[in-house]
Amino acid sequence: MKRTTNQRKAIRDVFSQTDRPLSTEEVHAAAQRHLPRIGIATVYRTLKLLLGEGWLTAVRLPGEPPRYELAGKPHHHHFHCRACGRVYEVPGNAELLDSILPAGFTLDSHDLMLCGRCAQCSGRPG
Amino acid sequence: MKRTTNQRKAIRDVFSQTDRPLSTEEVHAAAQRHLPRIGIATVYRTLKLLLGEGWLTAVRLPGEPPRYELAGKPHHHHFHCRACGRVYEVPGNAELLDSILPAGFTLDSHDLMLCGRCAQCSGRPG
DNA sequence: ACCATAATGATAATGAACAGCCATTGCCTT
DNA sequence: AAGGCAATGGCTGTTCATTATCATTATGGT
Repeated sequence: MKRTTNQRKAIRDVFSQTDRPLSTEEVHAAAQRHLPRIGIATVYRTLKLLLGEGWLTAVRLPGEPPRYELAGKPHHHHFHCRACGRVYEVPGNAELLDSILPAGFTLDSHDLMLCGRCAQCSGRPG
Repeated sequence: MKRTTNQRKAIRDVFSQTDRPLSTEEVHAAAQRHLPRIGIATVYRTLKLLLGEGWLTAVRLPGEPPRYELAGKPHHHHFHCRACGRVYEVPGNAELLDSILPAGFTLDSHDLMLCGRCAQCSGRPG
């Protein structure tokens, strides 16, 4: 039987109140602001749970642990800031890639990851 | 002093004779065809060396170890076959993303990863 | 050819992300 | 309100890619 706990509510709230994909650690830190004793194991378990019920989707990026965001959003791409490490959403045109696929290949999905500095970090040194 | 060994020559040959990014294991297997006693540690060391001198570039993909390819190739994207795990090159139109960047963001690089089944695996079950 | 030493290869050690364990907590049905 | 049991939290264990270690091999300047 699935139960509604304060920890799970807190983690759902974190995602409802943000507009960018969050890593496990970011979720943990954000949830701890409301539930200081929440453990990292619970965050891992709850993220897996929310993935399983299709409430979250994973945003996987190379060489880093996955981020998670609310499922069902309109098509968009992601921008990874190499200064602060945060991942942002950017609007996406989805029809760009139909023509470039070699013969015989079957396309399931695609992922466009942009890399640079976000507005907040563009003005800073480093 | 840097020495030219048979192992390093073999690894360079592997990349000169292929047209898709190779994982460490793929490089090891290919090099072993000519040098059966080559160790995986040497492959790791040599890949790092060739990266350092700019002869190779890394192709990083989410949740998997990086692939490597010859540096200096014309702009292209990558296709990851979810059946056989191989990564292929696909021709790239580079001007796809000029318009979609939010104000204040600085773009350093981008990476378009396509995911599906390659020509070889498209006909097979699974 | 000689030999200092760079490079190799087998294996142990590391590091990071995540899962398992288990005593304790607290949700929810009755 | 009470207790069965799902869920939690602190921890250890696992997994996997990669790196360190070290005795041995082999390259290249002399």
